[in-house]
Amino acid sequence: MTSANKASIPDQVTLQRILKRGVSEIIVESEFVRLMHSGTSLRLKMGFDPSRPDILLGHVVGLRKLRQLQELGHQVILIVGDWTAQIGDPSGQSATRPVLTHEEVVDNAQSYMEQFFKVIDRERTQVVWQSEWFGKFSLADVIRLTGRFTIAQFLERDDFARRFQAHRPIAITELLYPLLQAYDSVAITSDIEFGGTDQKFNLLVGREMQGMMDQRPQQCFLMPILVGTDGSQKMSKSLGNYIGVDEPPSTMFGKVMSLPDTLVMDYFRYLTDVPDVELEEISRALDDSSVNPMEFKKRLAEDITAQFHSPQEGQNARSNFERVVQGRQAPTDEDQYVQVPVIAGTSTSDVVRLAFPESSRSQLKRLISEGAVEVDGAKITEEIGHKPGQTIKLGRRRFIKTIEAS
RNA sequence: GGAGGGGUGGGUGAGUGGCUUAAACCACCAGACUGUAAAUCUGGCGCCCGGAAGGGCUUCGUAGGUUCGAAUCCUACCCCCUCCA
Repeated sequence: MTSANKASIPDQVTLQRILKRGVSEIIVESEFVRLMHSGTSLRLKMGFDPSRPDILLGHVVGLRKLRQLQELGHQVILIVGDWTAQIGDPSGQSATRPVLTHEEVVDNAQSYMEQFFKVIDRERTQVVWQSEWFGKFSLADVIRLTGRFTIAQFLERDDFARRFQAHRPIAITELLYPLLQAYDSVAITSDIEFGGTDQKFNLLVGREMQGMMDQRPQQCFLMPILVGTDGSQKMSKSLGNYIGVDEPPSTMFGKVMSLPDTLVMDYFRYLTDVPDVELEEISRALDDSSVNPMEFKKRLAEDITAQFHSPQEGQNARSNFERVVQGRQAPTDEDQYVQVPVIAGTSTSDVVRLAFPESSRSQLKRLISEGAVEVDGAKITEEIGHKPGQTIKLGRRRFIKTIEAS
């Protein structure tokens, strides 16, 4: 491993930004700083679980960190967790997961990477699969791995401790998860591993295991947990409080706007490059209510949308929001509409069902009686017959355009 | 091997024969307000027929059964968890 790769040494300002902004804890910080000054290219470990291929803003907090370090010349090693995916992350509630076929894993990895490289520099990334080393593992290897750790050590982890005390189940395989993840660090000779604060235990096991295998223990870079759009829980897909990197601009923008005002600062800090001085100004303005928080949220929403799409689309999303949500006008953007072919007289419920197959007629009736359905700008009070060329508005943000049936 | 607890709507979780399409809370949807998809307030929140009034069907792990009537009782089965050893 005498990689001749060099990395540049960050100046004081850059270093501070790396150390402080969007970081919860660095173990060991002094060691990390020393490595930064060494001028060698470091191996940054990042793993992902191919059973969850979507990248959410919560993950982006860490990815941005990786990116910053890449800019200095460090190397990202992305691990496809095709083995650990079968176990399930213990920090989740349920232990069991459907086992994915190899094909599904490949597909998921593919779609993960498409999103991954929206933030990460592809040129300075190496992709490896867990099966490259675990595929060769024998039972003897597994026993050797497990033999080095004790239950007591694992009960240190607060997730396990809590469940144990509450007499709630802990699957044996869950205990294996941190071990496999830790061995990954050995397999790729990781210098630094990244994860949310809820990953702390797993990352520390990695450190420890590397030490046991006579490697230099990795440094652990812990990111704060991003609270989701509900304003109270960790952003996650299953809770539905997420914003995905892959979502269309208007959705992304809108979801940011739906954040509780209290979360705005966190998002600015963790997910944008808005300079610290400006952040302070924003924070102050929010505190003394001198500016409508909406204004900052729009800026945030545009910034984020621009990052994952383009500055132009960020702007479009903003004007779309102002027009559609604030102005209650029909959107100008064609792809905000679901197109439905009709013949003269097609009923409202048929049209809606074609546009949104999961909706029911009962739902539509409720919407109508709530005054939430408009046809060409006029509220309707009962179902009507439609013809091509009409615009139907369902609630605040669903639009249908009827077209000629071919 | 022994003892015990439990499976209810998207989630948490109440309900132990009719008042139950099933409390409450969360999430979600809509309306009002605020020129925020924030907050707040109000309402809604199984499906189908009907313009409406109303009607029908379906739902509490699965399958049967008892009963005029069952999420609630009985039987069998499946699944989950805890404790002791």
